[in-house]
Amino acid sequence: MPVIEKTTAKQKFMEFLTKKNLRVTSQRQAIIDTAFGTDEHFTADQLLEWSRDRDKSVSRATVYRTLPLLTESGLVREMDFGKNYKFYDPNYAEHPNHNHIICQDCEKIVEFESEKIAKLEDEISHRLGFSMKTQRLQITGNCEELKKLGACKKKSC
Amino acid sequence: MPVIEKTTAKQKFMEFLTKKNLRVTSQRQAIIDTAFGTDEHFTADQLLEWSRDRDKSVSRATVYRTLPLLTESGLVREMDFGKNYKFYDPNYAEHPNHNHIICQDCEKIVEFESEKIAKLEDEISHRLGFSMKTQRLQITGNCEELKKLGACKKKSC
DNA sequence: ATCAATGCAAATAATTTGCAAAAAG
DNA sequence: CTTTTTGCAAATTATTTGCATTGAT
Repeated sequence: MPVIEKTTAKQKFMEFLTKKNLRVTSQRQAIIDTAFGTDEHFTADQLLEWSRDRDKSVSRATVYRTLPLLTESGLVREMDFGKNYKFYDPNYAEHPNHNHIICQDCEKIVEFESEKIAKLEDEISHRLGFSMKTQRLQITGNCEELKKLGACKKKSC
Repeated sequence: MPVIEKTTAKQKFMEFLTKKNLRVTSQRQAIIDTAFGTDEHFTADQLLEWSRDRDKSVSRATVYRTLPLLTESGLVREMDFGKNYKFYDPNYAEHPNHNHIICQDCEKIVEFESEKIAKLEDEISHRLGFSMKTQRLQITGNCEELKKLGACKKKSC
């Protein structure tokens, strides 16, 4: 994905901080650079580790205190894939209606968008008396390699 | 919903236990009766409390050891609504493709099914190289009462 | 009898928080 | 300077687990 978009997400978050009279500390800088410097979903623990590569002084507490700000800004989305820890998705601002399909075995995650599904969701919500705000759709399945071989090699299918 | 279906779900689980050479203890009985005696989603904590109304000897450990059996049997589904604890849905066997819409404010949950969405999910999965196994779709929104009044009364909208 | 299942209490593990010191504005 | 933010370590909370005992088959 083009770097320009990521720069924008970072800038948007800076504006979000300023608007809320929150300070741009070096630790927050490192965390923001990390979060918006990847396309991947990450965990709090990974965000800490990678942020520390940029700034040794980043602590676990600060990561956990920054994550709610990231999600509150709407630029990062908290995801639950049934683990006992959460994942965070930094591609949310650009693709607010994207969905996930996860291989049951190798845990490969693919993102996709569907206009048709989004439209149906909106219709159904109205019919049930709700106005839709957000949606999350997760499909689990087996990827092709798994189907052919009976089991897929972790990290490779 | 008709009582007959619930009896069936309970019986299916008993068969599941027997097939796996697992024993039908009085504690498991109480937990099973509770789980399949409600239409509501419940938490581990609620399952413990309600099961204890039937059998004082049910312990928290046994509830936590029984829940994986319930989900493994396919009769109960683990749900994540973004809280730090999980919900369990006992209506899964009868409606394996049902979805949830949750009011952001009062946390009212409505279930629904959609053939069209299910079909689209299956198509997209194939196109992406997966064979679909399960899906979960959660929509969050505001319910009518909220829209009209600006805020909905908890438990009542 | 045998071996799975239980309750209890201690252990985990992710996340949260109180507080005194450090740093942004 | 003032107020926010930080790191640290202790606290919290849902869930898991070791172990001696109980109970289903």
